[in-house]
Amino acid sequence: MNIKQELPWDNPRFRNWVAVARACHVLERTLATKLTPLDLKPAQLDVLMNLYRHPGMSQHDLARKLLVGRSNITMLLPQLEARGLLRREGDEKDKRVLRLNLTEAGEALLMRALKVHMALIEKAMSQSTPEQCDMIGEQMRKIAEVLKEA
Amino acid sequence: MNIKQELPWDNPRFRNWVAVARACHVLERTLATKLTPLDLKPAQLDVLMNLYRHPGMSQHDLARKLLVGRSNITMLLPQLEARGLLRREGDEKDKRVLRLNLTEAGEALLMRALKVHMALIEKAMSQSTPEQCDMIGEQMRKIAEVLKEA
DNA sequence: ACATAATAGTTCAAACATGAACATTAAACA
DNA sequence: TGTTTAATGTTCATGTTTGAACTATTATGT
Repeated sequence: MNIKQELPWDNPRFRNWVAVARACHVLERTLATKLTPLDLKPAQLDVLMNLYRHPGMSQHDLARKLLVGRSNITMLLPQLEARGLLRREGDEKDKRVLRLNLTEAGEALLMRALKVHMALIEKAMSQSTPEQCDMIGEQMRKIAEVLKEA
Repeated sequence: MNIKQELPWDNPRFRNWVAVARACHVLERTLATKLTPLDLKPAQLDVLMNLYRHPGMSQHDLARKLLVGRSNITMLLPQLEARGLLRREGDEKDKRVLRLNLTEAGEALLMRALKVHMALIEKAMSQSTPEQCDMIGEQMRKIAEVLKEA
């Protein structure tokens, strides 16, 4: 039994996943620098995107969408609220929850940030055919699903 | 011109990349919890892996491999060195650089951590055929390459 | 040789994420 | 109803990551 045969670097799945992680890391860092002119961090952009698509969502739902803890949201929102990008309004039926909505300024900034984000993703994914691209997305959704129960 | 047509959520490339990012995020978080019994963080595992594959590398090279800043490495290494997992020895030719090497304990811990990491990746990637898996890796390497010049 | 550039690593303060403990409110159920 | 359990959001202490300024050493160019 040669121990080297069991080392993961010879395993295609391992090598290929490492490539996925690296690509993610690089794109995230690149996005961060490209967003600095807008004074936005990737995490903040994620917030704006989710509020645009799901107006009135609660902080708890937002945290689950973003795969972060609730306290993270609590720390994140006041900055954006102070900049007038979103509103937090108490739900009348359930006085525990705060309903989140983008302001007009928030939507406007989101649109500008999306142009940056989209351009970056285009540059990255345009190297794949549409079929390859869809297949990648499909596999990744499967992965996120199967790991949720781990 | 309907503005909605230009929104990225209808764009396959955008949707599919979001899936990639989510899968990465989920796997990273899962790995973190699975590594707690070994008292290792994913970032620390990355260090051990790179030192195993590139014995004697400098801190600067390690930082570039991991796509992080040099100061991050400086903060990261003393913990691992104090645990006896690696050694830092000054290069004789160039007195600026520190050469990094795993100890036996470091290699041993790495092997245990790799089992955990590998099992997780197997679980994730076993949903794809070998051809799909290789294609994903290939595309991701292209992405990392093209974004390096961005 | 000497002055200037670049490089390796460190330090430090600030930003960020995390998880546990907590207060408030709602739901379950006895 | 009254008590217990669960859910939402906040606070706080901790650990991580970052980037800029700094020291020490080597390379470059005149």
